[in-house]
Amino acid sequence: MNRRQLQTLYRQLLSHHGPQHWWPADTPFEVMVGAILTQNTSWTNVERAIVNLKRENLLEAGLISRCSKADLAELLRPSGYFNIKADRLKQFCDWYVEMGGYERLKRQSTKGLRHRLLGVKGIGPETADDILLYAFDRAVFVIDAYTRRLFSRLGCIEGDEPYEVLRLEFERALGGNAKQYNEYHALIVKHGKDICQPKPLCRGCALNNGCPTGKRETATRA
DNA sequence: ACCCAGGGTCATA
DNA sequence: TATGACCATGGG
Repeated sequence: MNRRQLQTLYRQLLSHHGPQHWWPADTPFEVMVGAILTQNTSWTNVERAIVNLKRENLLEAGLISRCSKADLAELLRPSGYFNIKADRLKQFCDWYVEMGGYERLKRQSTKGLRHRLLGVKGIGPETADDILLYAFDRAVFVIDAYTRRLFSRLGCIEGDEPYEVLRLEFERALGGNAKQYNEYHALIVKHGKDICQPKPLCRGCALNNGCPTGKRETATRA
């Protein structure tokens, strides 16, 4: 993992696209809700669900906690996986209220808070780190599918390393600058697709955007 | 008609 | 530890 290459790419992304002002939300709690709803889901779909929650004045942990699962699921429908997400969001809100809310949670150490977040069913490492970075302003580098893809195509990593391995590797290479983590992840998510396509490319065109032949690595069965 | 999206859980081997 | 099935809507 090349530290210079990492910093250079950051400067280039930032100078080309400018600050992203993430996370797109009005309050820390809205960040957390969005982090759960956006699991494997495009942000435009998440926005519709959040609009629904706002319309019902439900964007508050105690209210979601008391809302029936069926009613909540209806509001979450446009974000996909709505039954699962209704469960996850409710469980998260139960926990959030139990823990005493934002001001109380804010006092916890990053390590402790991360551990507690991961203890909530439905909160995995990426969602936890989104919350830590964007709702609690903690210096935690978020590893997502774009990050794996981009940096494996750059030859910096394999791409299939365990989450924690990559997170620590990136954090060590970058230093503990929360502001930079914030901007870097936002840039990767927002513009990662411009630099590298989702589909693996055929052998021979390692880094590029589209395979000229349109062939995919897995396209040659038979 | 596909593929994809700002993942996570659970069962299986 | 490491795969695979599953969850579900909306856009390209």
